[in-house]
Amino acid sequence: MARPNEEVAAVLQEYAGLLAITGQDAFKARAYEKAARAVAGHPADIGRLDEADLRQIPGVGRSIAGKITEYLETGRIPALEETRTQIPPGVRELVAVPDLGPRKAMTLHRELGVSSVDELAAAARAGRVRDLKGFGERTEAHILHGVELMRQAGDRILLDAATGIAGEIAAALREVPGCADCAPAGSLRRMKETVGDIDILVAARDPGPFMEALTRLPLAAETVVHGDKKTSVRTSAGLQVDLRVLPPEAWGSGLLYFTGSRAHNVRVREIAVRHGLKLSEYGLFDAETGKPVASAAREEDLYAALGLPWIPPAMREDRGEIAAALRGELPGPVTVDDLRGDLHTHTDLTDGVASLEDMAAAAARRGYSYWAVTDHAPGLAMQRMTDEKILRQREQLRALARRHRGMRLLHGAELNIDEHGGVDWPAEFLAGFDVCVASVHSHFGLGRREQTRRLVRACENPHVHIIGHPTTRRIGRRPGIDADLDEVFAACARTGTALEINGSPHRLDLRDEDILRARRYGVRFAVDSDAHSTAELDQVRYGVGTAQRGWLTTDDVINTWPPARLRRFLRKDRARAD
DNA sequence: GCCGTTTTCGGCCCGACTGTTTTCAGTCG
Repeated sequence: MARPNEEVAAVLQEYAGLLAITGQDAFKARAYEKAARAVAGHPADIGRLDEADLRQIPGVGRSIAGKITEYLETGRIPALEETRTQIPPGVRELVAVPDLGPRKAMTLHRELGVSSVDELAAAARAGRVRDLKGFGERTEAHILHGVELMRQAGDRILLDAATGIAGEIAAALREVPGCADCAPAGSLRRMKETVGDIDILVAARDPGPFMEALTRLPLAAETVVHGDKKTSVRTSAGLQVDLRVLPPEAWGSGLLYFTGSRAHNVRVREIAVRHGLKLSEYGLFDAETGKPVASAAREEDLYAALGLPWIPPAMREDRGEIAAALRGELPGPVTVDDLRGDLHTHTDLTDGVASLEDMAAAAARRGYSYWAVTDHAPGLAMQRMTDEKILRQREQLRALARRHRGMRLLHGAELNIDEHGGVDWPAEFLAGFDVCVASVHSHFGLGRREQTRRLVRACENPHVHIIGHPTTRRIGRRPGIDADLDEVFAACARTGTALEINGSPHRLDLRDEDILRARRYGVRFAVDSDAHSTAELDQVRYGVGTAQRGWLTTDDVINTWPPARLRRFLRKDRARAD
């Protein structure tokens, strides 16, 4: 059973959203939001905490602790259910449209009866939105554009959500007697940034019990297909889950086939055809006789039978991986185990939910050789950072270092790149940090030349080591800024500035195609979690998946390097001597 | 609704930007 923290956080978040829409005390809504974040990021399983323990979580007081207990015991919160009856479910979805907040969503519902994103799009297209008080033609156009953005992400879900659901299903299916193996395949296994449906593969003699088990899972709201070879269900959120069961001797060929991508499979099958063979999900066969020519139990053996090394799933996109493999030049991509540290994390000094001590301890538990805390700099006004606060944190960190002999504690900051490419602090002050990440958090609408210029200038700053989430896109919410990335890549290579691969599943920035391009310039990368809680340190797995999709090796990724080599890189001017 | 080496009441996450306004509401990071 998964930790209930996420489920409770979602319920609190929903309540916060409803309170905001109903126009109640904004501070109350914010209090629930804060509690939701704290619960999601709380290291302990809240299902094991009593009310007094719950109140120890920052942001959780008497009222919220009571509601959490109520929910854990009965699965319900009457106050929430009461509020739900006032707002149709579709209205809450409206705030997912960029530029639409709770107030406008409520106005649209009250004045036009809009209660879903589809109805909103229809009203905007019909020109009925522009006449509302506080709205206008431009707002109407923004709304349509926002809906379009959401549609582009389509019904696809983010990698972390897909990973969670697939993990839950796989765990349940592994409990079914006769299960020899079970794993997610498809775009999830390839670590694509979003996942359209979930493919699960099982190795077993008798498919029946697995098909049955899938349809009986609590999250299976509806059965779409129920057969011997394949069963599909849909979750209440509309996500389709496909289950295939194959005999154990076809596990490898099944995994290969259902992992895809389709384009990669076509290429592999072409090679088989050239060898007079036929590759399917059931194995590798002689095209003439139909006799199996290789063991199909493992992917490795099938690739080998075709003269290929095993190709990591994240690289199976028909982007030249097969040609590279045939030449013996396929890079061995970076793995989570290769990471020796994390260079972008936050604490509760700014918008994180865990203390410096807890974050350091969690990083140490991951076995890191080094770890950087990089809280927000003063330019992001809402975080209220000051020189005094960051210097006090530095002292705390230095003191804490005595408790972490095996892990080097680096003091850093996440600077804000202003519209001209400047950052928050002057050089003398920046020189006091061990590592500086610089990120864009404002002025998303500048023109291409200005955006390029500010990023290049940030690279040229000798105290900026890493450009954080370089395009600043939010998947399904906001496109990246319009900059000439090639010029930025060249500047990074020239100045010895690393580009971040931000592991937050909402960002995954840089994205895979841009990484492939950037590495040709000789750019180095940092795969970071951007964790705002101890649990989020694990987000590096999605960053690593993205790095693999960009063919990066340990040599490309600075936080796989031993401390001495990293230290040389952080002395920026001498980085190219490496 | 939460929280307290300035407070058990009165603060809380501030400032910029956008579009719709004619002084400001709403949204975002």
